[in-house]
Amino acid sequence: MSRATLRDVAKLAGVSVATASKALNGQPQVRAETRERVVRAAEQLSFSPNTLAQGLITQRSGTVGLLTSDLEGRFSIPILMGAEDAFGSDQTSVFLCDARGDTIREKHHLRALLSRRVDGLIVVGARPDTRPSLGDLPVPVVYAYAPSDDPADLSLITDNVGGGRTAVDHLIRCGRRRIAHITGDPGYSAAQDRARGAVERLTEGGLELAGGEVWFGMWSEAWGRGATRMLLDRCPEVDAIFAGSDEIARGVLDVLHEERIDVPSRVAVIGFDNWSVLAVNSRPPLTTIDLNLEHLGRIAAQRLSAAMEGVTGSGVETFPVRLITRESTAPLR
Amino acid sequence: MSRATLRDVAKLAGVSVATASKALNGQPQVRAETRERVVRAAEQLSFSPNTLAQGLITQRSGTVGLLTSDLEGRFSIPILMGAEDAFGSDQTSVFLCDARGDTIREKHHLRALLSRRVDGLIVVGARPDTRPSLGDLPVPVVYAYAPSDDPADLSLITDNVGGGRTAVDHLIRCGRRRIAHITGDPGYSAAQDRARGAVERLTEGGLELAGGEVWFGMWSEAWGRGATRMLLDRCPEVDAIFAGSDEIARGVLDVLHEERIDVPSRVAVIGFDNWSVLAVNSRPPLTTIDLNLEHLGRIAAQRLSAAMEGVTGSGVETFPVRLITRESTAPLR
DNA sequence: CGACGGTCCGAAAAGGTTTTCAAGAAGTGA
DNA sequence: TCACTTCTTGAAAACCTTTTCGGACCGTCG
Repeated sequence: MSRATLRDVAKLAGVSVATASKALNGQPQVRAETRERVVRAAEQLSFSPNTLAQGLITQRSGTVGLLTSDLEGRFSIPILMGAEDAFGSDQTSVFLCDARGDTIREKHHLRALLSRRVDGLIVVGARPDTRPSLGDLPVPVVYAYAPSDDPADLSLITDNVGGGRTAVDHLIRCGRRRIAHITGDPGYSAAQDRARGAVERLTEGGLELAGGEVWFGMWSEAWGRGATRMLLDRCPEVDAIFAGSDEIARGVLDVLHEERIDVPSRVAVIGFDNWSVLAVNSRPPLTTIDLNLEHLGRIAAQRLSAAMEGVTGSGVETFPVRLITRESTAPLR
Repeated sequence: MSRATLRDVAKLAGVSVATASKALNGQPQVRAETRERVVRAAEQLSFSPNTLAQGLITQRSGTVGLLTSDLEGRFSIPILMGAEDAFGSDQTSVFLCDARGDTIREKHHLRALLSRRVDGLIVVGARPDTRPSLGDLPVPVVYAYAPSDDPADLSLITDNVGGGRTAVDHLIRCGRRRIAHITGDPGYSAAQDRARGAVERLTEGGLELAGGEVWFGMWSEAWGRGATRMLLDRCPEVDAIFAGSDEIARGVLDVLHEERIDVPSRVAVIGFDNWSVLAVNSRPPLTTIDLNLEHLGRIAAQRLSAAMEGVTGSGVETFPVRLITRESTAPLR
């Protein structure tokens, strides 16, 4: 199967390339009968227009780049899917490039993307901390998940403070009063922000953290287990644990189970991330906070489209997270 | 920041576009001094060649498509990374398109890819079962992970039979003799193949399956737990369990732990997939089988490059998996 | 019957690059 | 001095499509 060009189509239909082009693109100045003939010729040759040539002339490649540093693709993939959805079938495709946290690889990919004349760029960080701006580029850029350090750029991020707040709010509504928070690496703004939101909501409810402080540590099940043991030691009357990630939550559940402490009747547990392989399969299934990354991806695509039309934005926009209720939390009887 | 064309560079360097092109592309027929001048001009204008125009003329877009149906990206991502590695910086980028298991979306993406004039296509299935061929396309295609049903296509798959064999071999070398196999949905060839490999190796060692049969079920932790309970009931003297996936293995470990059966001293457990969030964080860390998907991606890229040069292959090639030893298996004292 | 307006079509330019080929300059040997 | 290479360079064609603009044709009106 080889490739037919517009010229071949035109010849077969007995018209000029110009008319063929107009016929295929729905331009009005072509007789219905002629158009019909061209369309049939195109089908017969299974003609598919050369996007490169189109791009050359329209100065639009119909392509955007998605530059990520998140190797496992845990955050990038939902964002990618959201973006693809938003661009829809309206002839823009997404180039995914993974820099794997390597600055020089990022530069390399950036050059490749630019020389492919992408119409825009979505930059996704590996963690929600501020990242260096790419600077002044010939195409619009939107930063997603991790904000740019340049306020002139447009950044779209998830609301981690709100997430912490939502988690604790849910626990309070379940009637819990002695709520602890075990979370990951304090060097992550995600950890700090979630903790801050949690404490804010507790304070509003006139409550204090069970255990007296936030238990920072690592983003791992092992830390979840260790911290839970220490917590139970120091504060055995705890009735809810807010874990900073689903991984940590798994560790928490594990120790609770081991200690024959029932979840959720005695202690409620809530996670963060809605990483389904962890959250759905746990015992019991984990109530958690979903970052709504697909939505973030859709918005990023929309903002990018807008910027491509000339209406550019800047600053940091924050998007709400979503509570996913499963069985690891329930009202206290 | 706008875009300089080769014309601008040529003008600034005081040469024709033809010479500028040759200078930048390392063609020999240009004086060193002239080349130097052109290169400096290009740098000064931060010129980056328009790949679309290049592709138009060379009939090479420097682009390959990676068409996947694996939404979570669990298999696609390592394959993508391997492919990117293999193509290296030699100016080919990878377009990732996720059809999400939807045939019409697949068709759509295929058309988009083709009209973007990709030089080749890697098709990644969501599961290792045979999938329908894309048929005769104007570019070379290699199927990875899931083989095409057309033997004229080239398919690259992982060796699930060998994987089952390797897992059981390892357990036997650890001195285990009463080995059970709990695995997922029997409708998956992956489940069948791994089981077959396991049984083959057992037979060679003069052994039979503990529990009398393969425990087929689902690819979930819950099934891992349920099956383990039944297994312990029916065959309490079991000394090793080969789980068909890391998820199932997690369920197995969970019940073993609950029953105070020590791993690995009394029962050894081996998983499958090396899905690190599950395997590394488990208690104890899980010995498992790695599918070597990055390698598969690299090979796919190489085969595709070869096919683009005209040396095309066909048939199904099988690639070996790799044993990852962690702490859930150990020699019997 | 001539002018005019509308409809449909095609020639040609444009977009940015690579490549071929010819031409000019400079050097070599006779 | 002439014929002939060898080095450099540039003009132009090519890749495929879109778009502009002018031309051909037909019917209508005065």
